[in-house]
Amino acid sequence: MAATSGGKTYHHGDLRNALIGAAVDLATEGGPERVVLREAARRVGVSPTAAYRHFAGRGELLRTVRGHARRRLAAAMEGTAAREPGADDPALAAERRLAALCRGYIAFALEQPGLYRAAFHTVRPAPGHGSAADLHAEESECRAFVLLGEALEALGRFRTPSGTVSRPAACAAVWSAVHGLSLLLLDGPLRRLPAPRRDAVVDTTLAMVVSGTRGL
Amino acid sequence: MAATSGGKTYHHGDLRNALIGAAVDLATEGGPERVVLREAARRVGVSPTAAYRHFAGRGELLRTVRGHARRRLAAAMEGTAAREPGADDPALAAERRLAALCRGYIAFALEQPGLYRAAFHTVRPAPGHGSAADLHAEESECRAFVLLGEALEALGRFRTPSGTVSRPAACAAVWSAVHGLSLLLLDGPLRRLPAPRRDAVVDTTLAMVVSGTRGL
DNA sequence: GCCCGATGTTGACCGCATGAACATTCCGCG
DNA sequence: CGCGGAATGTTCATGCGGTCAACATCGGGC
Repeated sequence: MAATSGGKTYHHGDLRNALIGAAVDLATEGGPERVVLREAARRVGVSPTAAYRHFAGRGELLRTVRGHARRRLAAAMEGTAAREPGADDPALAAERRLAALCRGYIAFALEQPGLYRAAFHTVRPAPGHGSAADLHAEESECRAFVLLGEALEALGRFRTPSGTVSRPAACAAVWSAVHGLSLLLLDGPLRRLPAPRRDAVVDTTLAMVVSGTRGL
Repeated sequence: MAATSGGKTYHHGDLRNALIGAAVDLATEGGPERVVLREAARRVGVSPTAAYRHFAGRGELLRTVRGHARRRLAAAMEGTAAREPGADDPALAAERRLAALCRGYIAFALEQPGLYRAAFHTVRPAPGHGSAADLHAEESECRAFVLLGEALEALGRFRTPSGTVSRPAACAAVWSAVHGLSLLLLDGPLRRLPAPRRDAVVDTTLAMVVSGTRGL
């Protein structure tokens, strides 16, 4: 029986994906805290514990949603960067691309606050569970980071009075700025900032990043 | 009866503060999610619902803890800045103070992850409750922000190719960087970074901030 | 000295995560 | 084709947490 057919069947046929979809919706609506097994099951029309046939528990569902959210974020960044006009000077083009990626990042956070929060929500396993290595591998999957890294690479200039700055470190610095800004605007004390001021803050932060990156 | 006397009495005498203390401990141990009314009551040796005589609910307790955490954060920043040697050049001194405040900020986040997370945890009221104005007033109380602002003021230079950058916006930019970095290192994908690399990332970010601020 | 209000306590209800035991269905093997 | 085990759902039960209402106790002002 196909999930697409209307008839109710004992076996859903695509429960896993249906649950993921519902969970993503929940995250979109209210962030990771709102991702609740029972509610997802309810929306899919299945009993509360059915999810355990497909996920180890709420944590795993949440991690799946997180992966989804991270992919959406990266896609948003690339979309914004793709719409950015190029430049003759390759250095200028690289700088523009970096700024565009950052703008895309922040725009995604502001437009999809729930998903954005889910993208970086840390799922704490009950103490004593889960192999650190497994988690680590999965953790690293964050294309947003890679995109920023590539843009910085293209920029290719990392000097400092005291020696050389590694590109990953520079990448982390840039990421820190956009991530922090996003959270402050979303959840933090800069929430409720009227839109024009908010844009000014974004512009200033981006200016700091670009200028600061120039100086590294 | 004093809270200090050993005898058990029906009335605690200082329940509110005792609960706050327990809640702060909980936040210190496991962040805002771990701040649980029942557990706080348990630790204080009181029935689960006693807290409702002093707090509207978990949300209010959490907000109280948040205020406490924010104060601790600001104190840590000031402490670090106070230990920073001055400089003859006032501009240099100002720059150093700014960097020191940022370092203090990040150090606090790394040393007190639970409290730090609690300091910026957003308590979502059930939809339809709470006057926005009240919350707003309380929201703004974040001395960390003020400290950064003052340091920037002392720096006193905000120019950009396209005009003038407001000091609050610059402040937000700096804050974004340190806040984002703290979260990435604490909870985010940069968790588990070995200490030396972590320090490198912190240094790089601070360099970006200082250099970037210079360029504003 | 008594009474009211502040402060705690009990008991109850609801939602959630999760595990165990049971039911239904699907599918490959004979 | 038919059957039996593996998948996949369901029901039942436990435990935790937030919160409300009704009841108990204490403390201080009259």
